Amino acid sequence: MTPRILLPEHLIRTSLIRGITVDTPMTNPVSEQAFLAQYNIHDFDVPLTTVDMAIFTLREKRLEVLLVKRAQHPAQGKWALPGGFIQLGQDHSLEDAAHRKLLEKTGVASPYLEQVMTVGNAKRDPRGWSVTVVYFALIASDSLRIQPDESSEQVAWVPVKEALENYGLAFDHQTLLATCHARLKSKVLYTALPVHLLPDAFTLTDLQQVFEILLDQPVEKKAFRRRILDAGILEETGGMRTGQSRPAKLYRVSDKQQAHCFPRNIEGPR
Amino acid sequence: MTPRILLPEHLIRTSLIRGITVDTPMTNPVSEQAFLAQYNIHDFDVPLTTVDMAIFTLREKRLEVLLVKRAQHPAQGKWALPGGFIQLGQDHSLEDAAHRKLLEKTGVASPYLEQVMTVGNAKRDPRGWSVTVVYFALIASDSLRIQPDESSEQVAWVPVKEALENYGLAFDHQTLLATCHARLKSKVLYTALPVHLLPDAFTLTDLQQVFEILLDQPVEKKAFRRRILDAGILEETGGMRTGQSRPAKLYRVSDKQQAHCFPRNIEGPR
DNA sequence: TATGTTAGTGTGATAGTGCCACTATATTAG
DNA sequence: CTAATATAGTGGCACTATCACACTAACATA
Repeated sequence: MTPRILLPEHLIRTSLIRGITVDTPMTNPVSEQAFLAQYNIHDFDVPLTTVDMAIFTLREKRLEVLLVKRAQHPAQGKWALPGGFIQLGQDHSLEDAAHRKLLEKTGVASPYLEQVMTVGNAKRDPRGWSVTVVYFALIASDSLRIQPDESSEQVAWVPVKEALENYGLAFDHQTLLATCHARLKSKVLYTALPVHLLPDAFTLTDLQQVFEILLDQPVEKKAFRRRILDAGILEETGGMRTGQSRPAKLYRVSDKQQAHCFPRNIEGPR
Repeated sequence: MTPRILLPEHLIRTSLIRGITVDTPMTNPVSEQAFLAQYNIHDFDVPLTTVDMAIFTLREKRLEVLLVKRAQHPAQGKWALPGGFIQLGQDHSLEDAAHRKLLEKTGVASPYLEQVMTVGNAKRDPRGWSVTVVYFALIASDSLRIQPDESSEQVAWVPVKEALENYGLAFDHQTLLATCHARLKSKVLYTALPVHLLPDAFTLTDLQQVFEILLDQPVEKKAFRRRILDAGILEETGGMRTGQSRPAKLYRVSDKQQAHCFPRNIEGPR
């Protein structure tokens, strides 16, 4: 039952601070400056820390997620959520790291981005104790341009159902993806999150269809329109979309930062 | 504008894997075993990783949070949320680490524990790039026994309002606490979370009072009772609480793991 | 037995939703 | 030009969980 090579015992160092004696805590005579000068993070055992993302988009009336085929060990050749280490010199924050990953993979600069959870334990990565901070992003498929990564990894949009069922994702990424998907679906019940899967201008029918795809069940037209319009989160662009029939008003999100929460869940058919 | 001593430039190492050449990704000839044998986490720059907790309880009809006076640098002498490094050899997972912290500080073994968020950036800790995974816990005040920590830190229960306003918490802990508090308050609108702040057996009036404290506004009795009872998350213990007046039925939570979500928010007075 | 106090209920109003038939306005076929 | 088709958008009632508040119930104590 020790399937993986972990860090050898002798590499597990203590977490006590080397060279500093703490006699009576509150009268520690060492100044903070002196303390920090002596402090070296490499004296400690720290977990691996990564950022992973579930990047969702809508293509051909299906919810799809971006997967990456791992070019390197571990889990070489397996599909995985895009992600990787934080670049301490470059990323100012976790969100920075997530934005960077997203830009690298999709060319999208300002998506909807939400932190979902952080998973950390000794077993999830064969390299040792590892922590991953997981985000999900929503982007409009019209805004993305897949570009062959400089690391020339294989990248693909995969329907979420398939990714969960048939892709044998690396590490615990199936669980991570399932959690992201569950979070997305649950938020559809009481927010207007799906607007972020649409282009800047869209019709109410477009939006309703997105809800129906995400909820995987029909949504009643009138109730839906009332709910969305009364919330005051959209504004008319002034334009109309013409087609084979009566033209439809185009809307845009009035404040992309604002995340409206409805006081009730969508109930669905009774 | 460089107020703190950070890691000297020469300590910032590259994130490339030493001694392994990746020529064509998918035909990497090194086996996973060989890869892992060569892998040493100390070759990389990794952030500091900690777990911090907002441990809430109810004392004298106020919501209070556990604070710890820091015995060591950095931020020595300041009040902070309890937390600390993950013990890689001991904690199997982040939740383990959180449970350990909680047990150390309060003696409570099985509280309600929820991950709130993870904050990571280069500035929040003077020791360098750091990540903290933040949890909140709810415990019943009757179940806790504060024990002087072995590190003999000063520990105190502080009303949340005071902690946020007058305590000048260490690092970014004021923000962390504020976010935990906001999360708790928002979940009170659509869950029965406050049951975890009560002892095993309680009356509906007890529970209503907790809601009123957390929401900071009155709650209508009949509507509240129907809401809670119809949800089917409580069961009668069979016992009654007697007092100066009509005895009240005692209830317990029927399934502590189950987190019921109501289809509507508590609306409060109109 | 009366009174105070808290537990618990009966019942109508309110508001956001579901439901469904209806009208409105465009394109396209004849 | 007219009718058919198709989708956009509305009117209006039903439903349900809530709010509101007055009421009854049960116990302790004087």
